[in-house]
Amino acid sequence: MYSTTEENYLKTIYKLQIQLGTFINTNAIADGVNTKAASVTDMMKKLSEKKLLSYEKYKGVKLTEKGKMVAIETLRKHRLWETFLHNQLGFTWDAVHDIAEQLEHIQSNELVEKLDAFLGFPTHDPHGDPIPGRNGVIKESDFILLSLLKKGEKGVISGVVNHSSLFLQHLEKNKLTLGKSITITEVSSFDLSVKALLDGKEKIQLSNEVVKNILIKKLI
Amino acid sequence: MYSTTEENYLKTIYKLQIQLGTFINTNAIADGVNTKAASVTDMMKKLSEKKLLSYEKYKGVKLTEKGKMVAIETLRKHRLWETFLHNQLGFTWDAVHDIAEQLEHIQSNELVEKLDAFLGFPTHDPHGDPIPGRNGVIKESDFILLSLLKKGEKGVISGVVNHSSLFLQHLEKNKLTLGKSITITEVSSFDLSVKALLDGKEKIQLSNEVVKNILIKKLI
DNA sequence: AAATATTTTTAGACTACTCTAAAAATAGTA
DNA sequence: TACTATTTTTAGAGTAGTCTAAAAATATTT
Repeated sequence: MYSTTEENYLKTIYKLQIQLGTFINTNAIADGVNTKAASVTDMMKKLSEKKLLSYEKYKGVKLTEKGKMVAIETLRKHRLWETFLHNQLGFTWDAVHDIAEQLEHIQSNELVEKLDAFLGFPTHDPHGDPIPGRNGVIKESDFILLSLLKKGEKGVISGVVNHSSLFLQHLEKNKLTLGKSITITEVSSFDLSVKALLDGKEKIQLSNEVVKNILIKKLI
Repeated sequence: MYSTTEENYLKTIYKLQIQLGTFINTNAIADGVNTKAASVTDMMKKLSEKKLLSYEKYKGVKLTEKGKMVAIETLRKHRLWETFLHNQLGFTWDAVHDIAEQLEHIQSNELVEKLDAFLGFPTHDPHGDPIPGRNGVIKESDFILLSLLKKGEKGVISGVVNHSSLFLQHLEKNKLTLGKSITITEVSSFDLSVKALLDGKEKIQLSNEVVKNILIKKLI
């Protein structure tokens, strides 16, 4: 239906829209799809022709409902594949993204649905990002930043803000994986680093850089 | 490393080489990759440049060792994915091919190896075709045509010769799937159709068109 | 508001792959 | 062997996507 390239543009614009809320400018898109501004302009004309987004010269773009659906469907496929790669094949947290980038463009509705069922209809991918449903609905999650927890409070690791390999590898090396519980025992007022209890037993220390990039589900 | 298109050309030429044994001519390739002869000529020059095959004008082509390895690796991926689609996701026999055509081009050695392990290092795909090993070695199978069985002889369905959807759907509808046993009870000398026992209990009748396209492992 | 900096668009060209139509080579036949 | 048919190759052009360099529009600074 749509080419790999088109899907990548739409997905990138969708993410930028969520992040920035407004009309998306050419350079941001060029950055996102790893190309030059001139190429973006060309593609914007093409996607606009196809009614996937509205484009006005020098004013940026905005996805149409149709474009948004394509973007979400691509995101759904990406996150289902990431889940498969991590949960079934045992890929590490940081390795799944690049392969899922390729797999998300495989065309077959039946495949997506069967994969979803095979995985047990997961609601979140290995990074804690919500997996859109078949209808395109994305469930809002009530995850908050670990850095918001106060001394004595407790939460379960449920996602990350920073998706870089470097950060994910760091987390994996320190056993800070999805599902682990964290109880804050002390917050330094100097550098905002925290001391905490991992899974109620192991004492750990986390820099602010780390805690402000981890999402947790707060336990009362 | 190599583009989807290049891999498809190499895979097609490899299959033709096995089938025909000799130098492969332009039209046969054009047929196999669904394009025109002129396009094939262009591509042969390109693949020849890259030392993936040897090409002499008007004389046809032959894969080099390098080209053969790429073809076999692609075939390996194709058949592993077919196995995944059938065994894990529950796709029917005839539906797996088209999706595997796409999946075989995903680039990641780690993915192939992990998938192989996940599937339990299968030796044959859902059509009974052998899956090349990591080293590129393809185990010869001792399957023979069902049509070669004589009255009273018995075998286990292990593969197909004809891979068309129509034939595969026909087999599936008649429960003639991999692993089922067949005992020949009668062979008509008129139309070469056979009467047989499916799994030792159900009486069935099969046309010659069917029996000459089924591969079985003969039981003594 | 003018000058400067930045962003975006246009123009023209390149790569990978494709095609049609015509020319060249090979194969088959009388 | 000469004629015809078939196959293959060349030539020229198209599509999707990309790029650089220059022009045009917008934003920022003074």
